[in-house]
Amino acid sequence: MFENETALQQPVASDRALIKDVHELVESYPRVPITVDCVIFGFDNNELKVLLIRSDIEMYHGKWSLLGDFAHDHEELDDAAYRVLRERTGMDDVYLEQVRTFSKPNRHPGGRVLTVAYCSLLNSEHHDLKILDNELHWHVVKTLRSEDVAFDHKEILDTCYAWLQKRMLEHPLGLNLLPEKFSLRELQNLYEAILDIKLDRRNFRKKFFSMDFLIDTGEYEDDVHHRPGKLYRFDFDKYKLNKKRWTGIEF
Amino acid sequence: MFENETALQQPVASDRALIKDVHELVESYPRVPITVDCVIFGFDNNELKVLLIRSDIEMYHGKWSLLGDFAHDHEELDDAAYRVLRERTGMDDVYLEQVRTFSKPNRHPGGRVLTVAYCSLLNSEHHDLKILDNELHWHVVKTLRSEDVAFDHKEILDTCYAWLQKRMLEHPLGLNLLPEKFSLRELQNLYEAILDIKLDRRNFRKKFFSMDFLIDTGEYEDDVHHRPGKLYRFDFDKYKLNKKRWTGIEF
DNA sequence: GCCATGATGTGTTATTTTTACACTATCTAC
DNA sequence: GTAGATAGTGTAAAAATAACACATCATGGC
Repeated sequence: MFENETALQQPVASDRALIKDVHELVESYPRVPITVDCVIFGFDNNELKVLLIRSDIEMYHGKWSLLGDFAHDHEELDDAAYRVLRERTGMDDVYLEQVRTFSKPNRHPGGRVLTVAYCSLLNSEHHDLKILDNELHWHVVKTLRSEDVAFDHKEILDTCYAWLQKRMLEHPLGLNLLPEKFSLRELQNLYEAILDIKLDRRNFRKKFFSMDFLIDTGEYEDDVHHRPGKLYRFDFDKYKLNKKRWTGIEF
Repeated sequence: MFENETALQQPVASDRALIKDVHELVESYPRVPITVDCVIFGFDNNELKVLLIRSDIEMYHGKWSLLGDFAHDHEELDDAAYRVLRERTGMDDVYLEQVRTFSKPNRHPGGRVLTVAYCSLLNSEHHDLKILDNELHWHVVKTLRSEDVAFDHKEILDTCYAWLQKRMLEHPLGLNLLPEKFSLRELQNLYEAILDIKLDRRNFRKKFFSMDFLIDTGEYEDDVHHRPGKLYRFDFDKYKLNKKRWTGIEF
């Protein structure tokens, strides 16, 4: 059904001219400014939050933006995203993943600008750093409205939030939102808040223990006004070795 | 734990200068040429294939490229990807999805070029179009080697293939690779080839019938040298209505 | 026409996974 | 020491998955 099956690696028999000067080729094409935008999620007070900065653009006065920057010359975009995180939070040991590129021609009022969205997860130990000045603010994701943010950043945020929800079902990356030691209640609160569902406590515990990557630290919560729960730590090596796949949480 | 909780929508109390001229801002930043690259998958002869074109760049003489092009001014990248497909195949009713942006600074020998990879699925009815000249060739995905292709296109292909494998487990998009009417054997062959696993025939049929979006056309295969199987059609509306999620194929 | 070949089509059972559900233990606050 | 709140635990039903074998039907060769 497919034609031309056997043509692999035959000599070129073409009337096209071969391009000798690739630099000239690249020079001849249109160029676009590129930004990276980091959707930095945090979890606190049983709510998923996103770190936004006051827009410094006059027409977006009073609105908030994702943390982003133009990509430097010859800078890989992953590096640019890490740079933004480092500049804003002082941290570079954070979870970061590329999510999607946004390219609507009119998404930026100053002309065409492409942006590549990155999703990043900070835990509350990172929050304790003095990264917050008057320009930065943790916003509750669920209540943030389109009118509150600049550009198409609500759309980007929504895309990243949907990405996070889906990704949480196949990979325990949500643990990056918790401190190193955490209780099972904190873990369950995290899943319930992000997935926006109610989970059964016994089944939740059973499922996580069966996956066998929670290490009992022997310690207990001490900042809590009721019976303290055990604190666990996530064993990343055990997780990687575990052939049992993360089948999704659907209690 | 998070500071600054209540600052939402308060007046800006900042010493930053507000940016008035967004055009000037955008003008001041570095620009990068952008391409889209389409990873066009087809399925034939029980093998997953990818459509490649002979490179017209002298230093890649004899190598193959993904079908791509520079993005036009003010062209959304999805549109650019559809344009590439239309120009190459004459089709625009095909499955297309953005997969990932590739940005290694040296990925293009002519200087920095970003590329946004799109994954596209053509079925054998599209293949029958006379889209194939001497420049185009369907390559078997499993046997394609890095040395056969130009740029970082093997890496892009690998990423898209992994994306396809994963996506097939959560969405029946693989049906886009089959003609409108298909037999269950063809469907199973598709899944076995793409996921690179062996499936139990009875369980496979049971699973698909239970999902209740295959319509019996009443027709039978007629191009086959054995007992012909029934032909089915995919009911996309029923699929969308079906609350039963696509739980993955793991027979 | 008959037979060999090869793919179609079909059910049941065991196993595993998921879901639903309630009580006691322990710590804090008062 | 008592009230309040969360920690911690097991079992049984239901659903999904996995393993498995044989009769049917069209073709192709004789």
